[in-house]
Amino acid sequence: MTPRTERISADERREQILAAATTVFGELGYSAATTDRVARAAGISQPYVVRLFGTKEQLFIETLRRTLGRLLAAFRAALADADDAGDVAADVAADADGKAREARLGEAYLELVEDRGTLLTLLHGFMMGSDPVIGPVARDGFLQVFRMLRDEAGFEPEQIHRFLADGMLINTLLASGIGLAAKGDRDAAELMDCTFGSHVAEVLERASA
Amino acid sequence: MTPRTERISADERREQILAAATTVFGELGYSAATTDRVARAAGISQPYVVRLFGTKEQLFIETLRRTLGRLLAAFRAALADADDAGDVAADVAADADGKAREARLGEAYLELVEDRGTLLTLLHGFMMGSDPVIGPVARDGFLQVFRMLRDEAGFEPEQIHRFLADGMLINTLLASGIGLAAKGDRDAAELMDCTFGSHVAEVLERASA
DNA sequence: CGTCGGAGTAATCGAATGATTACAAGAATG
DNA sequence: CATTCTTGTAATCATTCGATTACTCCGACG
Repeated sequence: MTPRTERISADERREQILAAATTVFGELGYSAATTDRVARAAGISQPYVVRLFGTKEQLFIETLRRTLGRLLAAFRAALADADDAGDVAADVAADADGKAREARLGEAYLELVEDRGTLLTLLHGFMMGSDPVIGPVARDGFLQVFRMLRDEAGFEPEQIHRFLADGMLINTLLASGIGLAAKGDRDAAELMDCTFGSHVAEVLERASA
Repeated sequence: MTPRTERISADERREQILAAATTVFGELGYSAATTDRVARAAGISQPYVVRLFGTKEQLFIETLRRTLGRLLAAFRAALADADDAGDVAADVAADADGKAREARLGEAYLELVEDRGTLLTLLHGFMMGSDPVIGPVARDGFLQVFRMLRDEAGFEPEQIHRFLADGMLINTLLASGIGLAAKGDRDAAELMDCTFGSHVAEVLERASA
């Protein structure tokens, strides 16, 4: 008889649980999410989730850390990509270089937050700034992104400002569902249009996926 | 003997409860907030809160509606203010007019979200786009703001885009506590600086209030 | 004066949830 | 083969929370 749940290493199980937790925390938020929901999404029992992570709070922190780590990794990969694709000749204008990197990073971000769980886990983290233990984790993650844009992407201050602001607007439009409402609501469509300009089709396509 | 709680009309009591609920929902989020916390913040008993609003969900919806209404009202007041202060002569450049309105609206927004409860109640609403009953309320509120910027403030599409994006970035920086961390953290201060430029002092002053 | 409606509470209930405990079963180890 | 460590579960507990019920108290009104 095949066992009800396959026996795998604790490390692999932790990763499965973190992936499931990203979805559940994203859908429901930190406090509405239950360890039981996470457990069933991961295909195991609730007490095992608690035993592997200690507390629900600890599980959320590790989920948030993992998500922030994936964000950073995706950005770094996008930067490497942009540099590969770009002309390696030294006479490429620094400005054009910055634009190319910005475009790649934007693409990478859209790809990531296309997963609603990832998007909302990040946002829930940012909104828990008052929490004495989750707050610092979220702030540190945001600041890591900032440092990456400044030091690794070489963005100018105003470029950082615009990039982050656009990102936060994308978050809100996707999280609230205005992106999806764009088909069917004339004003929502116009809002998406003036926010994303020519990229609106691409964004909508991703959003509905 | 003075009664433990003063007897006042149900309408006044509802308003008191909604004000208290804004704080509690903001601090804790929708599902971590309890009707008992709201009741004690309003100085009454928990069952009375439930009786006046029916369910916790209904209480949140009315709280969100009230907050969105106050946001709209504050924006409209700021617009009226900008038009009063501006030169009434017809030869004032439309561009300068737009800038003045933008500045006033920005100020009004900062004044509003200076109250952490107001800020976070709005954000929690926007993040519940998937909720079948709360989602539509939040989206409608956002779209009302959009229409106001377009029809009443007369903003150009790109101006709307920038205004909203900056607003969402402000939200995130304030909610996550990066604004407050700016004193003491060099990178956080630099991030605030390149986000708000010359207005950074004003924002920080408000944020710490 | 009596009674009737509205303001408000105390007591309590049922369901949900995070956590603990005790136990089972498979794999490695000697 | 016996032992021991690891993976995993069933049962259960204590708490919390939203909601309900049954009541009290006050003021207005005829």
